[in-house]
Amino acid sequence: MQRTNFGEMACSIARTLDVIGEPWSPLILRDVWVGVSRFDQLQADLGISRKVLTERLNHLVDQGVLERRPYDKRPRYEYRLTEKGAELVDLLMVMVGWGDKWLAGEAGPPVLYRHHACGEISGVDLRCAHCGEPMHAGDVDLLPGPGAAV
Amino acid sequence: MQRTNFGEMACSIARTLDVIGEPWSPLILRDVWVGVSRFDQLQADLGISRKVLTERLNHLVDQGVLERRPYDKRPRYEYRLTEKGAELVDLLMVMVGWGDKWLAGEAGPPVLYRHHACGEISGVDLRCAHCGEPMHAGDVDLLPGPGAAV
DNA sequence: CAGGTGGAGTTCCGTAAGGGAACTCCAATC
DNA sequence: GATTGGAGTTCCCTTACGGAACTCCACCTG
Repeated sequence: MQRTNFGEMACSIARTLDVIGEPWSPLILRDVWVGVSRFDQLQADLGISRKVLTERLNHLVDQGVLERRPYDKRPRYEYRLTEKGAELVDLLMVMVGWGDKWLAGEAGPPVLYRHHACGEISGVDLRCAHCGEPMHAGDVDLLPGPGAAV
Repeated sequence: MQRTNFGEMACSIARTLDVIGEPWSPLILRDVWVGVSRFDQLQADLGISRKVLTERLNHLVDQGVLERRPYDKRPRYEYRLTEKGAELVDLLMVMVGWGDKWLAGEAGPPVLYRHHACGEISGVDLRCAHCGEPMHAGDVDLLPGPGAAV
């Protein structure tokens, strides 16, 4: 498919897609997040082909999102989220929020989130890191930044 | 590639990926968000093949994320975000936040966001919709919801 | 009014990526 | 010495992407 290389674009969305934009990658992160962390477990849980799973795991490890660590004296490995990877879970939680709202239908959300701080079933909300007010699509102006393309 | 159908899975992440998980789709949404909204503009800006752009636009329209509307008496069309689509921009903003932090490097972020409410250059922050405290990967417990698979 | 223009796709071919099943490798255990 | 089980590899087949050329059609333009 000689797929276009998003990593070279001067766009943080494209660069992020270069790390986790390939098919299955976000689902692999989800599984590792919730504790499905070994090759055969991932393969069985996702129904992904073993070949593609190998490629994705290698790429995620190369990108520093997952780490591969032995869990036995035998050559057995599991995958863990790095700090870089754990922060991608924010992205997953926002996806969940959108999917729950727009796609869950009658049945309601498949998974609920209980927030440690307040103990309530809740979801994420996007706020301005500076003033704490809501921050959504229409609430910002875009300006060229220091890393903008010429 | 007979790609696996994510839409059938009992997971809001997989379902969301079914809508915007294909290659290019998030970048198309980004472009439409910032005002690049016509076929040839999108094709030129992204460098995407026209065939794939057609497929992606049709899918996004089918999913109710974009709408295709004429802008001339001639058969000329542009694509706009629906409300459903505009809420996906939250996802893009979180991607930008992660990419800016982990991938922008020396040059710094390509784009800056000025928040209307406070006028400051800022970014998004994830908060609990219930109590307003930060909500990240380690701050939640997962529980089965009403739409959980049997 | 014949010919040109420009937007919006379609069509076609070559290549690369995903699916899936079978196969390999290797340390422990029976 | 044979078996098991985790962790990948290899191979073939099919589908999807990239890219360029082609079509269609409502207007301009002379």
